[in-house]
Amino acid sequence: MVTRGEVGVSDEKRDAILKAIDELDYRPNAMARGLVQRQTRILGIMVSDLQNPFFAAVVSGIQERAEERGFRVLITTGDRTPSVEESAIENLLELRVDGLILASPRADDDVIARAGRSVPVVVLNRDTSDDTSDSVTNDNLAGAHLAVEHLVSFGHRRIAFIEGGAGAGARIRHQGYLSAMHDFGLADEILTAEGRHTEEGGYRGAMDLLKLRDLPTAVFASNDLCAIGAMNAFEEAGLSIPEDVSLIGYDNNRMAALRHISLTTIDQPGDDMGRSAVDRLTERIDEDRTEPRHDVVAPSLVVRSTTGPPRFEAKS
Amino acid sequence: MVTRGEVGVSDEKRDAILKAIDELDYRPNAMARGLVQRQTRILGIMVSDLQNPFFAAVVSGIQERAEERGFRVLITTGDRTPSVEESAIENLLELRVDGLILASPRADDDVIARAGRSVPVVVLNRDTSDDTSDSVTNDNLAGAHLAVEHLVSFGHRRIAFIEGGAGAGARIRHQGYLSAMHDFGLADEILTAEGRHTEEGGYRGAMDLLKLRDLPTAVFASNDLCAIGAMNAFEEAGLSIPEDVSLIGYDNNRMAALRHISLTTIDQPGDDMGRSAVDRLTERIDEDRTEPRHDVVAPSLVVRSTTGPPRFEAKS
DNA sequence: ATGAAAGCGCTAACAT
DNA sequence: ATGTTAGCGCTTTCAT
Repeated sequence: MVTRGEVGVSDEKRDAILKAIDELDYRPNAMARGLVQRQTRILGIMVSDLQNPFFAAVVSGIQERAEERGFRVLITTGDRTPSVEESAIENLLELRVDGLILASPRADDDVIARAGRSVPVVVLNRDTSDDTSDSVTNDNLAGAHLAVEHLVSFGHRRIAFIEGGAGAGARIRHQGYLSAMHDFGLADEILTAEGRHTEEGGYRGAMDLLKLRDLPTAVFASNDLCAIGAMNAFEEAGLSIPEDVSLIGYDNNRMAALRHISLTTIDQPGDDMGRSAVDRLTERIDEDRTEPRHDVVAPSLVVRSTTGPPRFEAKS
Repeated sequence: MVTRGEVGVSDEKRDAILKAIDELDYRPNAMARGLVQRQTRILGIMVSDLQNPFFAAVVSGIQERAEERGFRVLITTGDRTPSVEESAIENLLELRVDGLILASPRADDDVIARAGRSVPVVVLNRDTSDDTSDSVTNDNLAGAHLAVEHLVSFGHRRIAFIEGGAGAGARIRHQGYLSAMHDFGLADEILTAEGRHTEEGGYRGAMDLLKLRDLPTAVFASNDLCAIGAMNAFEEAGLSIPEDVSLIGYDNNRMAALRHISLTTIDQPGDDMGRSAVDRLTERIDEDRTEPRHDVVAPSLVVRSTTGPPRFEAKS
């Protein structure tokens, strides 16, 4: 075929064919090819929530690596709704993608397991790891530890946590906070406020903290959106950040980086995670690995303007 | 076939088949079906920049309406790069999507025209409308007019514009600013600063304005990101918003709505635009319309906290 | 080197 | 109501 290998054809003929292709707007039919080859060289991505800027980074990492590995990428979204997610996954599977990446899926475990029976699947950023599919997560435990450590290094002792409800990684980040507080000998200072992974959730959590007689000198919020909500609550209450209260988030999303917000946070390397996910998939597709792998990527501290020493030196 | 109509089959047999389907993880092959039916009932979306939160709204509108109309949606991204966009479009076309939505494409006109020869195409949010494909845009002229009008209603006269470089809609918004200033008899007050549709671009534009002896009392930035950058510059210079200078953006993206930023802006209804795009496509696919249509959706003013009256009453 | 034929998994048309 | 057959646009195999 001229359109691919193009060997052993005279220049004259090739030119004629290429010309015809151009004039007729000919384009190979990927479905016909996929049917006979029994593979599509397409990776399917189901993103639970396109609104979350974190996933933009994940997708861009996926794209980049997939291209290197000779795959195309098709994206569907699940609208944060299990049933929509399920049909988005089904959609991709009926198209016979060669592999599936599920980014923060909220779908049931058995939906994922079922998909895994048809095609290699890697689950990104989901706490519950059913052992059958590969997974890529960030080390929420270590990240939470980093956050607490950073605050402790400034001399903070009374460090509160605003938790993230059912959000991805929220439970483990809370665990990380608790264990870090223990590790630093601050078990008595542990203080958790209820929250969610939204601006509103952070606002409410901070409001609860503001009711306390003895305010914490630092607050670790379960994600950036939540931290931004808390920031608003504190500033409305007349507190200065970081002078009166230090604040740290988690994710390092675009908003955290806005100069106007400039939130100290824990970076979750979405693009790296996306690249890893593609690697796991191609290992199964092109190198037939079969034992499941569970990748954990390291988070890192990004210091910006919302953390500093407590107003009064911690005495002893 | 049992998997679709399922008429005239005994319950017993149907159950047996359904059971077998379940056990074998059978799933219809969309490629085989597409091959024979010569249509896929899939709409392809090429989004130039997934990082921009505006597109999340567009995609969600597309999804919703597509579902109503009986279509599935597949997304690819172009990474703000013409060549990547082109291959993303090609990818979708080889899969034989029934229609194509291009969101803010930066690809060449002839690439778009070429795609339009194979399949219905609607172009979203692009200034240059080649007349062959359908388009959906927001009325940037009217939106810019709204912005100026809002500032004028507070008594502002000296209203500057920070422009948006090559960003989508930037040119027309500038035109809208100019003509609105004329309409309100403020032609002498026209003042344009160079900028871009990024935070950095807005920051620089505002810095240029700050060099002036006679500062404008209000600033209209070509988009929200740009406005946020300007906000930073003004506050760093010790100015209060809106007391010293009022600020209005364009887009109404998620960041503008953050309580901490609370930017007055012009709302561009991304979800409506997505829905319209699907409607235009299905008209061509299912009702074979052929004359091109160019939809223009109305923007609206969203008043938040960055605009107010000028510090001194405008003296006549 | 080039041509011919079979078949991928489906649907549609026709026959029973 | 059920079964049979042809063919969608490709790739692969086998023959020339």
